Amino acid sequence: MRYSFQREHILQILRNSTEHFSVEQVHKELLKEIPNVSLMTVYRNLTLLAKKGDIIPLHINNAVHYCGDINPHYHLECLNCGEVSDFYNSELLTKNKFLDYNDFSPARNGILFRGICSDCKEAEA
Amino acid sequence: MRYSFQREHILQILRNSTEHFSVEQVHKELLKEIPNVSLMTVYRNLTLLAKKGDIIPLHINNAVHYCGDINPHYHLECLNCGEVSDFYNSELLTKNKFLDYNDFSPARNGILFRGICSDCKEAEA
DNA sequence: CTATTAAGTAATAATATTTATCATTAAGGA
DNA sequence: TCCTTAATGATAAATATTATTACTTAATAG
Repeated sequence: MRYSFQREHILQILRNSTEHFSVEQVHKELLKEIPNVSLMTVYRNLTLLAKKGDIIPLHINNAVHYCGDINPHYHLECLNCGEVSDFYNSELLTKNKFLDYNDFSPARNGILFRGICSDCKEAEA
Repeated sequence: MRYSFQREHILQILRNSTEHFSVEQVHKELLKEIPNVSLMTVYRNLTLLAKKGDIIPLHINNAVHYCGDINPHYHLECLNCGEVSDFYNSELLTKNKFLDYNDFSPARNGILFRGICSDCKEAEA
């Protein structure tokens, strides 16, 4: 994999934010730094970075968003509204460390819990 | 939520299979039983069933697929090829039972582990 | 057992998201 | 510096999902 100016900037945009940007949002940010960068380049590099494990892909309302936070954490996804929030839990790492995933190699921050968020629960009640 | 013939059949299609069908695939199966059912109906009901927690939505290569297996299990998703496989592990349930999810209510089968599958690891080597 | 009414459906159209193609550009080693 | 090839940009195309609206049907009450 050859160095690319564009890819480096894309990674930095995600690293410097705690938000979960969509592809469009990353593109919009990137345009501020690289005037005529194409959307295709953003798609290509985000996919590559996710496969490398440098960023975490999240599905929010049928569109991919990316998390660039390198601190050990997980995600909580609401099945009702689609919102994804960060979930910091140091216990979890040690708890699941020695699970047998039968030849599957879990990513460091790759655990996603899905359920109903507090906002949606309140709205129902 | 009112009873619907179409929704009942959609649920049964997923219950009677161990596969993770896409919306198109569910629609195709449903057409065998209900000749001119619309794709929109399939989308609407799958979304509803997923929100109720009766089926599990999975993202496979940028399209939603659904799992109708009611046995307690989780999923392993490959960040490289996108394949999602079932993960049966009774330990896990008890291990994470008392985690504090800060007001988030995890679904029974809602844990997804993301990483690299054995096939993709072999292919690299 | 009808009549009511509100949720659900079918058909179509529109939108959003992602991928493919290909000529051009630019890393990075020889 | 030159050469090879990965990476890009621009455009087009495919795919997936959502919106709209008139019609149908399940639940409810008279």
